[in-house]
Amino acid sequence: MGRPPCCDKIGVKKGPWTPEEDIILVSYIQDHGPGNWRSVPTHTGLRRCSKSCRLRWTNYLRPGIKRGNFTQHEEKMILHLQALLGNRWAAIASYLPERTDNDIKNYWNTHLKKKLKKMNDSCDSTINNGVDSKDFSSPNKNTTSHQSNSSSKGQWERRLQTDINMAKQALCDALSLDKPQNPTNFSLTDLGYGPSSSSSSTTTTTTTTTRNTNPYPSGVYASSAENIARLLQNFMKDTPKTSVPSPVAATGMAITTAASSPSTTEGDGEGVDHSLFSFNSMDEAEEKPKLLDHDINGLITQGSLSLFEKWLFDEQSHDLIINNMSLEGQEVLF
DNA sequence: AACACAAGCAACCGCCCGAGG
DNA sequence: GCCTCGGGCGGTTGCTTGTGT
Repeated sequence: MGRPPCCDKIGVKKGPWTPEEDIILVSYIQDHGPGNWRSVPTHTGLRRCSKSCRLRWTNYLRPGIKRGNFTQHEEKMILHLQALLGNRWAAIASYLPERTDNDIKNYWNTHLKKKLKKMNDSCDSTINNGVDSKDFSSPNKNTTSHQSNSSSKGQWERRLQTDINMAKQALCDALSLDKPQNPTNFSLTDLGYGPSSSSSSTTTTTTTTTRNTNPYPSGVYASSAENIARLLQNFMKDTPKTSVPSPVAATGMAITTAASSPSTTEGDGEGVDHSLFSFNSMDEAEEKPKLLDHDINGLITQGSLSLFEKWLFDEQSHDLIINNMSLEGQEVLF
């Protein structure tokens, strides 16, 4: 007895989005900001389900999305967070602000799962003491499904809990000494939209600056230059011969920086100069805190994540946890 | 060169949850 | 308290692209 579909299926277009549709959607969101997706199809004339619009935005058009290969550090992060949070891809994605949950999910399913399975197989062959084969496809049902048995699971959980508690304590201490910035007082400059957009540190520190729920000041979305440029390039690629009437001009979208986007081809977003295109903060603002586990949430709601993040991002912590995740004594994956 | 198969990824589907009436 | 609705999430599908034969 499911709910009725979010929109009338009749006349709703499905399948891949066209560049024209992308531009319409981006233009609309530029003016109105994301949200109220229900109204997007009616206001834009897009024959798309509201969900489809939202997904297209969050997974592809949203500013600050990095595409292309995952770095080893990102892989580690995913492995670590997946072990910690299970298949809560949105929560995991909140710690990789340049990646979407869909990307991470796909990457997990296509790459990391295989790696883990391979690792598991080799482990089985070396240990070979009756360890059950693990189901890596549904770790969420048992968040610690990577554990070989209950004892190592318990050990791992205890150590993890200890680490969290230590981080919490340290954070509380730090907060009691140093008054954190008022999180509601961010300016656009703080978020990387201001004129002095030299905030090259957005990639690694955004989670601390995005706890506020920024209501998307108008004009911000015009700066989604990278993605807009990408779709425009695809658009031009798709229609290379004809002189395309500029849909950008038609929609009044100001993307003057798009042409200067240093890397606009599909898949090489890693070369993007994020000092020029630092949009991550805004996007995170809408998706961060509620997704996290209680302990993590506790840290977040206290207004700072720096210590926790330091712990989270710390390579040694990764190795420690991954080591403990893995069967005892097993080599770390990377 | 043509075909088959595998891998990668964008998009869809259905369920769940919180907000609001 | 119940119901409806919008939005979010994870799982899955199916198309596209790459690779091997």
